[in-house]
Amino acid sequence: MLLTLDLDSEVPIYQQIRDRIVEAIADGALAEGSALPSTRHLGADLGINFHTVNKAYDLLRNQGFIRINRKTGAVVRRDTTSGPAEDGYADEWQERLRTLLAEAVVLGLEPREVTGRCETVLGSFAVKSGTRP
Amino acid sequence: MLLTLDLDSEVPIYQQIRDRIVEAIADGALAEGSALPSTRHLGADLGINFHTVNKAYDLLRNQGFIRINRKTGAVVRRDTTSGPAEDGYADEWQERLRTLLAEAVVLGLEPREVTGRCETVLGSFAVKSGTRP
Amino acid sequence: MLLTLDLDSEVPIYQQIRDRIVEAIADGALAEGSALPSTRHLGADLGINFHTVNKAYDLLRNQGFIRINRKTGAVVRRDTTSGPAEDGYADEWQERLRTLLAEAVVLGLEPREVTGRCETVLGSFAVKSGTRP
Amino acid sequence: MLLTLDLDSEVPIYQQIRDRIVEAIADGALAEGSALPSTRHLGADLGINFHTVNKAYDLLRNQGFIRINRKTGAVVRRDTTSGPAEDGYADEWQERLRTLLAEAVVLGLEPREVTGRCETVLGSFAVKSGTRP
DNA sequence: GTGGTCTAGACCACG
DNA sequence: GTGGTCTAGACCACA
Repeated sequence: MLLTLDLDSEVPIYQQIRDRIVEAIADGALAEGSALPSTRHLGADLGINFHTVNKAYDLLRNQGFIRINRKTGAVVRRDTTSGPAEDGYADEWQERLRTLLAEAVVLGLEPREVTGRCETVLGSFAVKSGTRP
Repeated sequence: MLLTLDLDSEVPIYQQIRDRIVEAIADGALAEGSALPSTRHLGADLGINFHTVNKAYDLLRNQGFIRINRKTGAVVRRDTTSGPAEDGYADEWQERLRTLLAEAVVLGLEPREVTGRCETVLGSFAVKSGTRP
Repeated sequence: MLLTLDLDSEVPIYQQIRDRIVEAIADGALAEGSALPSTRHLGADLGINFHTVNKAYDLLRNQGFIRINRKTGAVVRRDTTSGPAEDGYADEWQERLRTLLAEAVVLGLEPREVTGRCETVLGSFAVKSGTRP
Repeated sequence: MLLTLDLDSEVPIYQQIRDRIVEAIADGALAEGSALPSTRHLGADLGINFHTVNKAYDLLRNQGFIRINRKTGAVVRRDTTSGPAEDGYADEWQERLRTLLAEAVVLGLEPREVTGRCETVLGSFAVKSGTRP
């Protein structure tokens, strides 16, 4: 199974699909050029309406993660080797990171534990080892 | 101004209020015991309905960040010095961190940049430096 | 009718709804997985605003009794077979019990009557008979 | 100190005062005829407004626990030896008991634990040992 | 069709 | 003056 969903989560299903696929790309399970299942197929697999899958794929396309083509279906467009981020993206992303880290330190996680967990997560990804040319 | 909102964001207003307050606690602008503005007052300041502020405060209370008292209003209950996190919290939190970091590395941020930004953010917080006694 | 309310009571309506639903779960009328009426529907049935029902459901969710799902609405999450209580819950609960029992014995109920009524109430619930495996 | 309050509780202060005094009567710390502190005195002791104490005493009088006299102040009117309850009281009380017990069994307390805790609490009260004539 | 968000205004409880 | 409750209605997100 490509994905596992929590239908009772307050996170919308389409968002969960998006999140799991982004994570699958990050950890190397889906490399650039990989084909994603068809929306109808994945919807059937997950027991949800294919329109919901459609919305997730739309979101992934708008965010630059995949390419959608009527003939070939959805294909991974970026992975961790695909080149640098767009201008301004990192700063916008850091704002969200700031919110997430703030919650953790206020609720009692030590800074060293926070950085440790960041490194653990990064280590689980299939990231390139050196700098890009 | 305590808070700045983006009324056009798809993030709900009450969630933005919650996020900004958590960040303010993390960076030391709001220490344990600090009083928050009254819901009606803050609502007026921000140009929004006080019920929306109420919902944000309710959320903060349910998540353990503040306590609410009829006489004194809302008061910060936790800050970065308030003690360790609840069991299981860190693991649940790491799942959300994983999603956020995955997005960054796929969209082209180098791992070293990711960890650098984590440390930058943590450094901006008023975190305790050593282990707690 | 699922619920009967006393609109003249000083107990808030949303609290009454919460109490009646918890009781319905306890006595087996609502088993784990049962669907609750939609907020708008129940509000119409009871002649109250759906926001009030919403607040009751929110409370039930925060206390772990139900889960709420956009598609399926509110569903019972715990019943008497769902497993042991959280650490510390029983002691906090006993404080409330103490207050209630104190009132009864001072106002003239015999201890044997108090225990008898406790057992009567427990007997009316659909409680598991032995220890859990 | 006669009472300990939790100023951050969502239970109103006047209600907490009422509850603690009822418990003190139940466990024998306050026997019938005992004088309660003056409202101003108790308010000063607790660091709260004496009007709040006044409201608690009013409630206790309306519920039959104390007698208030301009000259002698507030005096305990009932204790566990004062005779049987009013007609209908026990049934109304049982409704509240039912709500409280329902919560416990749904949240995972075993029936035997519930009855055990009831008996523990009753055992802590200074209750008469036999039947009344 | 479901719940979620936001606005708005009234009245009450608390201290 | 503070938060809490309840009502009311509009619009949106989700599935």
